[in-house]
Amino acid sequence: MPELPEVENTVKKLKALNGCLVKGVFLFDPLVLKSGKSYLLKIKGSKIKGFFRQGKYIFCNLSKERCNFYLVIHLGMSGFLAIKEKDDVSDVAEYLRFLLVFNKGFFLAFCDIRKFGKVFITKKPLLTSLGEDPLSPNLTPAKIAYLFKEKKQKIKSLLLRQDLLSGIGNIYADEALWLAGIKPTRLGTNIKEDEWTKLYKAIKKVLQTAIKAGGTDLGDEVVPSGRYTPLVYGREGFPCSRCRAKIVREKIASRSSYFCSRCQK
DNA sequence: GTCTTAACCTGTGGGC
DNA sequence: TGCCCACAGGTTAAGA
Ligand SMILES: [Zn+2]
Repeated sequence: MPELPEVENTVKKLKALNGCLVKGVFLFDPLVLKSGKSYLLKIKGSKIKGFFRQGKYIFCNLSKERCNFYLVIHLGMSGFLAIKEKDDVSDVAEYLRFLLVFNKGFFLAFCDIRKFGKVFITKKPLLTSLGEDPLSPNLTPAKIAYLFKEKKQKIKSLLLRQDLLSGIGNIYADEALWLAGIKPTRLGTNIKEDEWTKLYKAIKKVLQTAIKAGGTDLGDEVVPSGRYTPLVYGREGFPCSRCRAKIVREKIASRSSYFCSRCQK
């Protein structure tokens, strides 16, 4: 469940764990922990101070003996976090990679079928490799133009780059471009001045709408999903809901891109 | 430097 | 039924 809206909703749910004390840590898949292994021992006995998000990364602020650190989780393609009560983790046991045990009988399970997800522990509450968060008030149409307009890459590829804007993935990139009426194959250098504003508005709108809907409906029985139904993503061969032309699929940056070749200019 | 592609991993569904 | 290919919400190293 892993683009910005899904991660944002995960973080909202995780906040129910604020104040919990960590009683135990189980690393079922040692390869999931990429760095900060020396902090692993510190987790036990630490207290949860809060959760926040940067791009698609989830930060869990932990504190122990006045030492502040962060358990950072990236869900990859198929990862999700589930809060469990009692010892009822049987339904997710098959893909369980990491488990935190709290007081009051709560558990936090990190499950991930495809193992693209990762966890690391750090003292820094910020990843400098990531670009601006699309929901940040600092983002403006001029900022997007500044980031993208010199780039000779397809606009879809630019939206997927986390070092420029962090949090947009394959679904919401297509959704935003459809809303903005921009073909995903256009180069950054070929986007017109007024289109940056359209793209800005489309990004904000689709992300906010999807967050309210609890994320995208993936129709997956294992991975939890929300009620946002994509307007163009995954709709190859179906009529465009704006102009009725057939939605086409094309590979861009080795990923499927869905768009309307009639009303996306 | 910039930009593109393929690999990482597991599972599912379609065609033959 | 089995086999092979394409595909899936992401990131990143390697190649051009
Ligand atoms: Zn259309």
